Amino acid sequence: MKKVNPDNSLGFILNRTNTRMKNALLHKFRDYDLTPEQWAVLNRLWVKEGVTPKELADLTCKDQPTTVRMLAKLQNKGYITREVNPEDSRSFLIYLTSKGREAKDILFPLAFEVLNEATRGIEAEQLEAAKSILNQIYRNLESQR
Amino acid sequence: MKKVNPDNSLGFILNRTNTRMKNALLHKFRDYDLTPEQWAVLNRLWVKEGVTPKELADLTCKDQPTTVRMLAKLQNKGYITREVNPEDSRSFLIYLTSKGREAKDILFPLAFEVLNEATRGIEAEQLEAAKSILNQIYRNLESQR
DNA sequence: ATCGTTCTATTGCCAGAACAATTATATGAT
DNA sequence: ATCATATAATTGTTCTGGCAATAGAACGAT
Repeated sequence: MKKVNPDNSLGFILNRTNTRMKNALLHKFRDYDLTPEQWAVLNRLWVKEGVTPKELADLTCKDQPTTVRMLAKLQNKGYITREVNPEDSRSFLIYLTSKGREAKDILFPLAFEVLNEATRGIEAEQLEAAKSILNQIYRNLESQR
Repeated sequence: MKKVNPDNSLGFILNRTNTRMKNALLHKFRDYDLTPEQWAVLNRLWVKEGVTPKELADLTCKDQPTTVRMLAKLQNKGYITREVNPEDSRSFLIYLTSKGREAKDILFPLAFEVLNEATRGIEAEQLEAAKSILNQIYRNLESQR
């Protein structure tokens, strides 16, 4: 029988590191009542506004229901608004409020702190290599969805 | 203003790869009504039985409430049983049922298939290096909990 | 123009996960 | 032995996230 150590399995390592990263961000953002996932949506809007929920779902790699519910929360908190989509009345376009735009200047440095802490003592090259491997794994599992 | 691309951020890459890996496992296990997280608990029990919920929580890096609820589900499905803990009547000891033990022979190959698919075309050395980086990140964030 | 298909947003349901709080037991100091 | 403290299991609440299903709008073929 092959000897197996769960502590060294890819899935376990991946999941526990991801969880800790999310929690670190969660705590950093606690004062602003934002979760890492909500922040991820804002991240996309800081790059480009006026996108549909569907596009945001694709950008953030979540399904539509999850995205829709997160948008509702962000709207309740006053970070975003929705406008009619002149090209398709099934959907609408998401825009940042002034609060949503201003949040960038606060949240960016906080996220940066977490990133710095997370990657302390890791060479930039090694980090990029690791990210590349993760992306390869992501693409490899494309067909398994 | 610094140019930022969310697609290249560590958190995003980590999260989306982890999600896809979990989903791949979820689909592989679908016929057996087991989630990747429940499988992770069984993984620990296949190495060592007779552990407390608290110990299992530590081993799987989940908090106690999450672990307790997962154990309830595994027990309902007939994979595990609980015995009194002679050393501490606050807790109890978790054991596998025969169904739980037999599941190993079915689930292991399935998980192995996913792992193979996930790491296709990736050198063993590179994979180990990436895991090492992930573990470093995990340790770096120890203090942020 | 109409009908069937496709697509978008949405709701319902369930599992995982974090945190807070509660209960019961164990432990340590006195 | 007693009392305060610590620990284990548990419950409640909230958010994320997957899948299924639905309503409504768009679109394509005829």
